[in-house]
Amino acid sequence: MTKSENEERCQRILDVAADLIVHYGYDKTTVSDIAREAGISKGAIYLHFDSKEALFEELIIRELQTYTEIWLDRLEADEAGGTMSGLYKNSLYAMNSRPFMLALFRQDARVLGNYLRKPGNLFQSFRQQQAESERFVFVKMMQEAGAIRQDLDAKVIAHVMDILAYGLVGMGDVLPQADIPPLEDVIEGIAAIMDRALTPADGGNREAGKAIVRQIAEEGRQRLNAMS
Amino acid sequence: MTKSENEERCQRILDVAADLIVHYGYDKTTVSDIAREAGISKGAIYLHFDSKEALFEELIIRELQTYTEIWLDRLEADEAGGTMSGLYKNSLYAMNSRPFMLALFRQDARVLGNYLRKPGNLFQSFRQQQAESERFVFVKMMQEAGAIRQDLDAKVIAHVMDILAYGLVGMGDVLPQADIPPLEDVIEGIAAIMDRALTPADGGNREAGKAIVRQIAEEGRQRLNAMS
DNA sequence: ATTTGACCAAAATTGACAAAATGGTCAAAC
DNA sequence: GTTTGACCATTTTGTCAATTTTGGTCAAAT
Repeated sequence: MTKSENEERCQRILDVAADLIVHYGYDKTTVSDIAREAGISKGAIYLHFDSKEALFEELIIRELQTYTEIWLDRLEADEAGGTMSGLYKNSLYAMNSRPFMLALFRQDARVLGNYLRKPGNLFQSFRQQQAESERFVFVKMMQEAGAIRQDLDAKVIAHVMDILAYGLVGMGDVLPQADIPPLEDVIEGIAAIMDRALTPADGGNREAGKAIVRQIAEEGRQRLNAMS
Repeated sequence: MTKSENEERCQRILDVAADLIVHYGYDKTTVSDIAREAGISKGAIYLHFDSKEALFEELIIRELQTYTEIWLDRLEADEAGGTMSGLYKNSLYAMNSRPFMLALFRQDARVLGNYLRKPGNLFQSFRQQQAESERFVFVKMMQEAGAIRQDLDAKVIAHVMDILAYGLVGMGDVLPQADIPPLEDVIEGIAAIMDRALTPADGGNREAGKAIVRQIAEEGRQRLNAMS
């Protein structure tokens, strides 16, 4: 088997696993299920992954990568991607296009199941290293460059952005679907609101803002490579 | 026993029940627990309430009333209470001052326990009658009066406000407390952001806006009375 | 006229055990 | 060199009776 064939199958296993786990959850998805759905034997799974847990963690890593890729791709394709709300908006779109990513972001106990209880799992690791919020750094930089208003605390702005992302994702559990406007409308609305609230009266330093967005995107790209 | 003594004790039972239920949840809080904590016998509980379930439902009703009262009181005391963000902000403060209200809003399964599974419970009733969102009507009126910008869909604005309230309340489960700015800062930030995003360029029709806020507050007051 | 707490039926919990399912391995087949 | 699927040790799930707890009642005490 060539290297690329091997890689391809590895991806198919992860694809199948993602589908099954999103639907049935980590606990109810057995290795045999994954093998059957991928059209190979159970033993073959263990040629690619050390354990069910390791498979799941690779799936998480890959999902973070895929999410980041989609986000960056959207950012490049979006002519308004150079703004702060463009960056934010496209991250929301990217996240909402991936059901498993949504489950990760929500730390959905139904999907993640027992994995959450395992000591030293990826969520605990993330939580430990990510002491300084991603978004906070970005907001701070934008403020210092004069690209967004400076009369609100950067930590608060960043946290409100987190709240919006979290609420956007979690609201479906509480409200009947019929009462929720189309996803695109809501994301565009959120972006418009944040744009208006944070753009300085004089329009702000747009070029400096774009430079920072580029830098953040570049860091995202590097983090993406570092993960592999 | 005078009528007022009776009423007073009834309130104490509900106070105690709220504390215990917020802490231990509906299932793990027994009627005996409530009686002991309230300093009366178990039988006495049943002189005031038909059943544990009835007690719980009265507690929910009272909590909604108390929340509304706090909200309206804050609104009156707030010199900027006549604005749209003032109305919103004070509802967030009111809600966050009541732990049991937070559990209700989140429909916290750990606190509400088995009650959620009971057919015909209050949540199902609420959901049925509250087809049109409270906030949507308010936003729509404000737009029609020219008190807030009209270039965003009222349903979307209302939903973003819901998202913010939901995210504000639910974020604590996902983020370590240390990474969350003080509640007051966040609420003030949210209010400032919504204010800036929704105030028309010319400042808008402030008087009409205040009239609508008064009307909404008045409706809240009537709903409050209707509940008793 | 109130309030109580012993009391009861119904429901929930526990523990010991059996049965089934699962993650993981490896000799045999390809 | 790959892949498989029967196989095994462990974990999970299911069962069921014994025990405890719980919501609710009511005759007796206050």
